Amino acid sequence: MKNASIRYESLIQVLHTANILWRESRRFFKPYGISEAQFNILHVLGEQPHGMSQRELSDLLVVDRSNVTLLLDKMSAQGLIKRNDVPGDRRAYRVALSKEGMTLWKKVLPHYRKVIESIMSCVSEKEAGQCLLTLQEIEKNALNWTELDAKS
Amino acid sequence: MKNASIRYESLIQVLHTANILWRESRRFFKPYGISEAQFNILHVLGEQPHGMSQRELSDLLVVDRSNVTLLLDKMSAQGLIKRNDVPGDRRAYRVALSKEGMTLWKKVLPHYRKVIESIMSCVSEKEAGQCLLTLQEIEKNALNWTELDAKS
DNA sequence: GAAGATTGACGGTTCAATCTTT
DNA sequence: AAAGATTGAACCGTCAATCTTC
Repeated sequence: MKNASIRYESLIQVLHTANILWRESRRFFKPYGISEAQFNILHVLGEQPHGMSQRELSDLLVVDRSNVTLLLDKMSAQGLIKRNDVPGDRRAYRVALSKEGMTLWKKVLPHYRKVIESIMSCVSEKEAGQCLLTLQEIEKNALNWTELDAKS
Repeated sequence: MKNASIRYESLIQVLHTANILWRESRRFFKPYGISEAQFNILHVLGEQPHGMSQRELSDLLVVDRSNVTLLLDKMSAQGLIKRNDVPGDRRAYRVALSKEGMTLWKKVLPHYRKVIESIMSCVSEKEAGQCLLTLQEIEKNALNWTELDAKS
């Protein structure tokens, strides 16, 4: 890496660390029969007992709408979620956890939290907070990537 | 997010920010006819004129060997890389950039750096350095995820 | 048997195009 | 026309199994 600035390296490290976390999380969730992506949906819906539309889900998770469709197809086949009709709007669904989904969520979450705390145990609260802020800044700017690019 | 510790949130943010960066980088590289993953290979090989084995590539990029095979298949079809024979070992290849690959790398890299500097312009050098260290710590611990999990 | 590479199956993600309903 | 959702194609990534060569 010649001439790489600290900012450049730092951004690359974000991608690199996330890749590793992603791969490891796969292995973590596998015994539960779900993936990290599916857990994210479980998690969002778990705290939203009334359910939400797929559109809202994709906006919240910052993910393509079609992606949500596919994930929910699988989770529906597993009996983890239900697509309820919306009275008065036949276009949309109100997606919510099934009883099984709720049970699974409550079972996995504590375990997940514990492993994350283990991974993060080497990082002080202060460091973690600072890192969080920095990443949020980066995220905000990354959303303008295309824009920034057009200007340059 | 009830009861979420700052460490938990911080780790989730790593994944979230990386997702966004990944998606935006796709859009960035698209006009050049490559993906971020392919650029990573371009980048590693660009600084290694003598080339390297696929095994070395996958170790460096912390990626599955089969993944490297597929990426190189595509890049080879595009004429960006060459799989040269290794004298004395008919199992392995020595992968290197073609002239076209080298040209493309030299063309994309400055542009890529510039966009990254734009994205990171809101982050001070000190912040970036701290973030880098924290992420490296997390990465190191994440590699023991399975291990930590087994213990708990 | 071990190492380098490949294949096939599968999940996640995006994108463009489409369908239905509003 | 606009909004919610879906489909099909393409790519990245992993894993398990396999093939060839060492």
